[in-house]
Amino acid sequence: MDKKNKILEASLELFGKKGYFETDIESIAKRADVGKGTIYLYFKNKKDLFISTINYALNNCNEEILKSVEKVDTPSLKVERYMETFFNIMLGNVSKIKFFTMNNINSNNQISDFSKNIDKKIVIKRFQILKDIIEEGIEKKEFKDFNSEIMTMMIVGLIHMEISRVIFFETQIDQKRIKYLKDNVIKILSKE
Amino acid sequence: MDKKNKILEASLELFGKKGYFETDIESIAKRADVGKGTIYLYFKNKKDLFISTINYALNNCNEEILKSVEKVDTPSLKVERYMETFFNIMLGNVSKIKFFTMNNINSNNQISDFSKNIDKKIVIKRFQILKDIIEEGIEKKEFKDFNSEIMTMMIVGLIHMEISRVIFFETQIDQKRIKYLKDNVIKILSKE
Amino acid sequence: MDKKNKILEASLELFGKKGYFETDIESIAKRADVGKGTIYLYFKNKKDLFISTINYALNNCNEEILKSVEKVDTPSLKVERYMETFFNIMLGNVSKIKFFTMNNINSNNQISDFSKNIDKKIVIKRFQILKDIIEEGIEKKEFKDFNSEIMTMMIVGLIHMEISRVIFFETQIDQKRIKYLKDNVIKILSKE
Amino acid sequence: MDKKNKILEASLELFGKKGYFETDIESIAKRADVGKGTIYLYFKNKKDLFISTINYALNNCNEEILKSVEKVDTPSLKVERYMETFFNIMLGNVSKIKFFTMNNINSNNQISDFSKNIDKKIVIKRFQILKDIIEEGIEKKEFKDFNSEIMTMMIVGLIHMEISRVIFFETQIDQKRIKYLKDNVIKILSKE
DNA sequence: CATGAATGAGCGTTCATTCAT
DNA sequence: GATGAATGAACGCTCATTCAT
Repeated sequence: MDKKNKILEASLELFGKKGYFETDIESIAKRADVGKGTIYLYFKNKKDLFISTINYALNNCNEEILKSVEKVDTPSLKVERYMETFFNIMLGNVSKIKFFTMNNINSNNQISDFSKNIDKKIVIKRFQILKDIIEEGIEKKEFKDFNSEIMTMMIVGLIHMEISRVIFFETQIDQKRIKYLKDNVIKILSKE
Repeated sequence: MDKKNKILEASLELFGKKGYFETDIESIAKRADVGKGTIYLYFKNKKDLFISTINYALNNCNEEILKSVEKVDTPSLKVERYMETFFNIMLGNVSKIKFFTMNNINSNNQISDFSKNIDKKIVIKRFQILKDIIEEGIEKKEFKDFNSEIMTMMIVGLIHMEISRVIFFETQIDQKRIKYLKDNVIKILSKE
Repeated sequence: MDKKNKILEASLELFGKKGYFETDIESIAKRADVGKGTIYLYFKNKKDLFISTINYALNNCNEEILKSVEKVDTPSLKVERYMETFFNIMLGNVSKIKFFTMNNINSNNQISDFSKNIDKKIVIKRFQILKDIIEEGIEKKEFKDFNSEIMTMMIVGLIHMEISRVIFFETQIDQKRIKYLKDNVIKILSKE
Repeated sequence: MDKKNKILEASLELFGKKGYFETDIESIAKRADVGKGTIYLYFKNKKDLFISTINYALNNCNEEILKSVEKVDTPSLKVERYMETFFNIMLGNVSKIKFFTMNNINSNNQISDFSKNIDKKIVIKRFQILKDIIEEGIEKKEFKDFNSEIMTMMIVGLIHMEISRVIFFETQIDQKRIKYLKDNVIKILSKE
């Protein structure tokens, strides 16, 4: 792995675990096993590194989700896979949780600064994947004819709420709970 | 207004606008028109002030929502009022937006520290208000028999997604958009 | 006891225990059971209070020593009483220790400021009491004909060294140790 | 001179002149001609710097005294050299005075904290040098058979008293005064 | 390319002092 | 006289960024 990627992986872990402001460059350098100055060879400054890290993480996640949903056929199964993969990425890699809630971004007066630099296409893509599935389900008469945009936002919103709940109440999210969430979403979506 | 409340209002505005780490005590003091030292007469330290501010904001919001939904009769209208009030609080007071997304809380490695001190009852209350409405609607056969917990999380999640969208894409949220969201939620909930 | 004396007693205890800079006006006010503002009715500022406290303490000490040495007849017994009383004041009132070592005074760039205001006569008096005793002993041929000024400084110096030793090494000073010190001083002073 | 030593020298001067609490890190940095942050590369915090400075100063002083007493032969001359060097270090370097009186240490409620960290061996060494000389003098029948521990404390105590006197009364200490003190001490010590 | 020693702006917090009651 | 709420100057320490090697 080249130095740039080592830095991104270290950033992902540390920004994810401790947030933007409580992560310092020195600890990223140490974790990535490079010199502090080296980071500034690949990234303009801390903010640039942060944004790059988010894009890197979101991209990885989208790819994983896409690969997962492609393995099944029906829209229902695809929705289940979408939710499942989303949760599992988080279960397996706590450090990534934060990036999917946009928390770090907002807790900053340079919202627009950050927003301008985060690749909007990647975020949109994450929604689009689910929206496409839902529209396919509606077309195939497998899902009720709900507004697909709204339904997408509600499902992604549900996932975010669940993550917030887990963090906030310090509970656990297990496979049983994931199944419970999936089943109810499918029930809401499905005709009959 | 006494000094303590002036400080809380200033904190609400600044923490809301700029987040925990980029808001400094001095600017809160200036905005509240009190001395920097005065803040420390009423709050133990910055974190204590932050947590107090969140509790203060969430409480205010819950009260406003409750008052609003009590004015109408049917569950459908109540859901609409809930969403509407939620959005309007934010439209009218951008500074409060952040607190409802828990963003500030998470962007910190002391998540549990903060979480422990935020009055969980207030957060739960916000969900409970909507859950009660939905269960009333189901009982009265006005709403479909969906899982009320999941449906609550999905609707609150939808609101959060919309707020994130507005912040992230720097768009506007107007009454037309709010109506669009409400109508679609009601359509999803309603029998027939 | 009037308020001024209550404040002086509280100051003596706290300045003695914690030193000038780590003692705050608020805690003195609390200990003296008066309002913080009240202190400023009787003393111009913190420094003035400190100096007044030192003078108060040194005066008390001189009086106690004088009373004690007057009770015995021979110079040897008087020297013993001087040393003994000095140590016992400290044993019985740890808080006073500091003032006799001038420590607090020196740890300040306003040495001269402080020095100018501490009643030099009181400090001189403390030495003079012992010097008079030694000169009496020499005159009465009880003591060797050493320089009385030097011998006085050496004995007071010995006491200070012992106090420093006790504080620094956190040991105890007991009656046996005091007897040991006295006996050796008398041996040094005495003819035969 | 490397940065660490430049910082120690600046600390020695400023802590010595103004005491622990009235010396601020910024002024040490300025005097040492380094950045404020640089100090924290070499010392954990202000207290650590202070303790390191004391140990540094005491060590230097011990070495200077040792070198000086070794140049002469008889115990009497060695005692004179000890006193002389002690005073001259202070005459030539006012800033060091304070450290030899332990003043700074005591003016703090964290006495034990500080005491624990100051190298006791260095302080003991300073006494031991003189005690060894006195015992040598006694053995060689040059000095009276006084208790060497007490005599050591009295002579070091005398030096401290003289220093305190100089600081307190803002007088001068000149070679004539030093000779006067030495002569009288030798007279007290000597047989015949 | 890579490093890490050096920097100094910036911030949370304390506390002596004031003054309206 | 007596009070204590209010103030803001001052200081220890952190950390993003630079630059000589």
